[in-house]
Amino acid sequence: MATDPSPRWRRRKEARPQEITAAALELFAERGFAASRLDDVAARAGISKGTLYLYFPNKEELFKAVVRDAVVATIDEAERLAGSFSGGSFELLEMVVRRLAGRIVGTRAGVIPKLILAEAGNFPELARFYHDEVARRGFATVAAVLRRGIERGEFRPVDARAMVPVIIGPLLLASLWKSTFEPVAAEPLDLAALLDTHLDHLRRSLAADAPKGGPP
Amino acid sequence: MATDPSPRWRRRKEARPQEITAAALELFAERGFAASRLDDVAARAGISKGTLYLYFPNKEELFKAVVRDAVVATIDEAERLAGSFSGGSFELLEMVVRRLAGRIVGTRAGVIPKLILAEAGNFPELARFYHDEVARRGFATVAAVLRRGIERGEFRPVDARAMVPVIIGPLLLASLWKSTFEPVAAEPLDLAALLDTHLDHLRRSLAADAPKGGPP
Amino acid sequence: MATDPSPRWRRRKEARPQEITAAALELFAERGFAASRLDDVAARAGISKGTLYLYFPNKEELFKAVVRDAVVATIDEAERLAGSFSGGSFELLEMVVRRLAGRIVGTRAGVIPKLILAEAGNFPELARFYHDEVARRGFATVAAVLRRGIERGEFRPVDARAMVPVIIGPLLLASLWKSTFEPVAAEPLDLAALLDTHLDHLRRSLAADAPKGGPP
Amino acid sequence: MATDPSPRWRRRKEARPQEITAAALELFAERGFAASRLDDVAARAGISKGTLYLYFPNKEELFKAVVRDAVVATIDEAERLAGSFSGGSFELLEMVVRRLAGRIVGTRAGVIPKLILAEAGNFPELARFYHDEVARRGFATVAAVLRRGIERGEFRPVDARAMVPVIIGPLLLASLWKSTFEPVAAEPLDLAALLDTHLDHLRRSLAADAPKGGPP
DNA sequence: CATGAATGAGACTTCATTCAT
DNA sequence: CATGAATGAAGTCTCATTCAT
Repeated sequence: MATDPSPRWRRRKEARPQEITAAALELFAERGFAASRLDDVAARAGISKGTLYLYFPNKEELFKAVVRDAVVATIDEAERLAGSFSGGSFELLEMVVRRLAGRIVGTRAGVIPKLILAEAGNFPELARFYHDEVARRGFATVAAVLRRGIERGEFRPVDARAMVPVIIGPLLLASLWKSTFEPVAAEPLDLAALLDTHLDHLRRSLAADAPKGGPP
Repeated sequence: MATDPSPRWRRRKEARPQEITAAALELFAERGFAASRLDDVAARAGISKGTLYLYFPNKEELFKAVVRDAVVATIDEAERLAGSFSGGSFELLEMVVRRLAGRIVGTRAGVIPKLILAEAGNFPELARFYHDEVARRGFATVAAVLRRGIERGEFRPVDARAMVPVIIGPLLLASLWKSTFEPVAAEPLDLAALLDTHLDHLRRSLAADAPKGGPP
Repeated sequence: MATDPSPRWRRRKEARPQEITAAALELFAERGFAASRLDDVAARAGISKGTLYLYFPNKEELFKAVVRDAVVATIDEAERLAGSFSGGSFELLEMVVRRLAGRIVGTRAGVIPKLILAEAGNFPELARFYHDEVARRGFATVAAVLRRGIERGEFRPVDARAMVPVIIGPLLLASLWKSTFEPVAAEPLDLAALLDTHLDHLRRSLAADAPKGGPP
Repeated sequence: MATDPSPRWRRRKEARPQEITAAALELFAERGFAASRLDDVAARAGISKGTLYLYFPNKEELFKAVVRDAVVATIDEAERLAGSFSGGSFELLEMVVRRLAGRIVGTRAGVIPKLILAEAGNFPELARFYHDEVARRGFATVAAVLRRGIERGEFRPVDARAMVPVIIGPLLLASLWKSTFEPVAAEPLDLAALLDTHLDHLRRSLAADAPKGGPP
């Protein structure tokens, strides 16, 4: 510590990659991957174009780093949360859903799914990475919550695997709608009402004692 | 008749535009708009690069034509169907959902939403068109079905506007999952189970006499 | 006459080449040779693009035909006029100058010199043709008028060869100015005043008894 | 020092634009603007195609820069010269004419007028620029010289405005002739004789005491 | 470490020319 | 004769990547 001659510089150096991926994430969110020029990424990160290449070997690797940076923390946290919760299963489900909604809509990382969708065809390896590390783990986490509720008698027996997309789909739609249509003048989607409605819907349907809704 | 003596340009001028948009749709679906080269579109359509420009003034207009061709018929049909149905509201809702699922997953036009999402930032005008002519109309149609059910006493009172994304979201997720992850080796998503689960879930929750499932 | 089944068609056929060169001349005048598309030439001539090639083997030959059509008559006439005139030499000179001015400014063929200048580098053969058939013959005609005046004692002895550009230069400048700058809002050049001044200038200077003006 | 170890991009950024405009001027002079390929401009400037675009946003702007570079200095100098001269008006006029002739014929910038003429239809903005900054200012300068001579009693009263094209026209013709016809084998135009004849002609005609030329 | 000038492959687009009808 | 759909070479311009400083 005493011998370090320039501590500010050192910290700067280590912070660089994340400054760059943050800048890249902004641009990718606005224009998509292909239409984002590295010139602009560099400018937004406050560095020169050449410096980019000191940290990332090419545009594709930068893309992967952007995704990793934005996503890994979130999914780790979600798994930890679900694993350590000790309350009622519906409270747990609601917490997971609301937290996921908050991530998707409230943070810049919300555009990541959109980027993945858009570029999966061109970067299969990235699509696989995202599937394995994010999508599948996220789905598994929600499925685990459902199974926990069933085992504890809080939820009726339900096909957990098939139910997961039903739970996550509306959140995904909200995220995509917001980033796609709201910039072009569409009326905003009311996320709070959507969440309330979605959770109410789930509560009614999953309740262990819910009668089969059909006709008499 | 036995052997066509002049294969060169026997095809009528009128057929060409759709041959081209069909070829373009395939390519855009595989690689996205930006990464699709007009050379390849032309090759897949069986024409030369220059011929493209006899029918579409530039790449962007071709994109718009692809979207219009693939989408307009579908949405018209859905509106007609919903307007003329005379049976029970849940049967109508199920029909709409299953038909939408069939479109999204079973036909090539299923990638259109993905394309729109990916390029909305670069083509705001197209995003607006899709929002106005497809997304909003589709949402309105589903909302109308819900209101019909409520009015007829078949569904409990529900916030129709907020419920629509809950109904459509899972279908969108299924579509995106299939086109994004299945090509990279992910296990296939079981659409039939998803639909059954989704519809069962809706039936239970929407039933007019369903008790509020919450805790005591 | 009786046996000719379609006399209008026949006349049409023979008129075609000139209809085409006329249309081409208009376009070349507006945009220059390189920027004029054969599509537009055909459209302005009221024919299809393919038909152009029935009359001219390629764009360059069309260009040559345009020049020939527009120019040959004029130069023939000028030579005849100068050769057959029997009045005073200054009247002859004035007549030649005014007639040349009329051609250059008053008719569409006035842009020909400009076209030649612009494209000489790309079509040396055409430049040579124009030089041989138009420029040199025109210059020779004016020089002959000057020599006639000198021989008849009407003009002082003057280097006829060197004097010709002095006579023609102002007319050329007027022509180029009008076609170049007047379309972009420049104040119009007063051609009548220019001609009067130019001819007055020539009259004073060429007069056989004019004293040498300068100081010793 | 003996052998330069790094020939790659030693040249300073500041020198580049002029190296490029110089190369472009050469090519434009040879082939005209439309027929000059940027590849060739780059090659002649000793750089790559892409480097062009670091300095000029497109071909048209390069063209404008070529014109500005070649022309602005000249016209400034001419105005200064005419404004500060203190000798006889005819000497001043002769100096202006000879200097203009030297520019037009002796330097590469002599092709600029030809380029402007050729492309005015396609680049009206450039035509206006040249008109405002070069043609009109040049004409005004010559007119001022004439008015100076008239005011000082050295020239007869003459319509200065109408006289200017009479003075400049022959120089323009000489310039265009040389660049247009001499490369295609025409006999060279004798510029020295032309200038002597032109100036002698002007001296005789403008002299204050010159009698009105013709005999009764 | 950092820079930014330079590169060149490759994209979109134009248009003179051809040729089956 | 006339058409106009089709072609493909060639042009302008972009941008990820390199490398001398």
